[in-house]
Amino acid sequence: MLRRMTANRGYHHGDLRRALLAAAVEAIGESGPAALSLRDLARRAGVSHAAPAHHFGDKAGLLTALAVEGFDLLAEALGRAGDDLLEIGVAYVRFAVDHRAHFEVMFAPGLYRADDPEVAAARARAGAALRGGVAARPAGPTVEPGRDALAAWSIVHGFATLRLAGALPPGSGDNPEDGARAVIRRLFE
Amino acid sequence: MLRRMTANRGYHHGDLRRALLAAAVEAIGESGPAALSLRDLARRAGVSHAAPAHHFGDKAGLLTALAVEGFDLLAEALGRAGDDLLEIGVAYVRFAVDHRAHFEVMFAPGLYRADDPEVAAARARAGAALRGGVAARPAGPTVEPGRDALAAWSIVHGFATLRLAGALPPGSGDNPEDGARAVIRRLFE
DNA sequence: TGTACATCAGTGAACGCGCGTTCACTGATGTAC
DNA sequence: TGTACATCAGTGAACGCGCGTTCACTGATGTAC
Repeated sequence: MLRRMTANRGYHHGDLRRALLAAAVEAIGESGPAALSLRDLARRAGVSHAAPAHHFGDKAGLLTALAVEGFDLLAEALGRAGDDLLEIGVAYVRFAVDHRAHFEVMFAPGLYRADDPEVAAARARAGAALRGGVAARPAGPTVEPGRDALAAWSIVHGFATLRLAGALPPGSGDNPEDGARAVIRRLFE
Repeated sequence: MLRRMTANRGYHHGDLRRALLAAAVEAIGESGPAALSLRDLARRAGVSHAAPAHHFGDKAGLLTALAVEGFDLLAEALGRAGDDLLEIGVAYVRFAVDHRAHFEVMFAPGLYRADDPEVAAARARAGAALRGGVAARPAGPTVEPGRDALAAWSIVHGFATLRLAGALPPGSGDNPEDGARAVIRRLFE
């Protein structure tokens, strides 16, 4: 398997599927998910323009695969943050900044097959990781888990989205983690 | 002027600029801002395909005009909500839902000329309306206007964005105003 | 009040481009015997 | 160990389409006199 991935300069690419997903991340970083074209990805991967259809069928198929990958990466990142809701929120924002292409695709459901079962499963894993942090908080008189989870999700998602859009006032967005920490603390102090 | 807008079935359209912006709102509602084409707008407005360039030059020009209109509409909507931060937040979410096309364009700065002076001015008006609500709150020991404004903006922007993406759990998104109200209350109680 | 003229908005034909899709093909790989 | 064959990944030429852009044009409007 490893030999197939390194010695891949023949007629067969070796791991074209992965190469195309990586090319898509690159292309989306430059022009956004909507401007993606399969021919451009083929060019980036050094492969004939008809090759991508072999693996993904069409653009929605490729973006669906990217969304699955994204939700899995997010679930993993949130899981690594442990049980501390503050750290989970910071991890969410960090994910959005570090995996901008995935993040943009994940929340543009018109561009991929959002009802795909693999997508639904990966999304559920990420959702569970987020809700887990809320459930782990010390209970108090005003705690309502559903609303608290939605408030936490909204505030980190909004902060991340505004930052990606370049809409944050200068200064507050320099270090996204510090900004996120301050804003999330405001929600839970 | 009113005559020009009603009796417009001649060679000259009468108010093509406005008609094109309205067509753009319609088209964006169907396929998103990135998929917009000037030829499609011309078709919708019943005009030759080269006409839009006369008014906006190119797609970025048209989206810039739409962003200006959007920030102005937002400033107006927030202004109407008065000094109550809760109501301002609800108005923000309502604006995003009711003017989805404008909202999507406004926060996709790669698609238009975000540094255009008219855009900057309109954006500043909307920002002032939002910050005004934070400043009007009763002062307390933990109040930091800058951070509080950013937290408030993040939470309403995130809630609105998640709702537009269809990402909210079923039930919580049925009535966006109620959902927004609950989440914002959580931030300020 | 009427005429001449400048200005402006919109036309329609033409162009080149990048795209997705199709299809017969060929080279590489793995498996059966 | 060697050979035959099936399967699969990627090729490259061809197609039709919608797009943005250009440009000489024409119809409508407003203004000067």
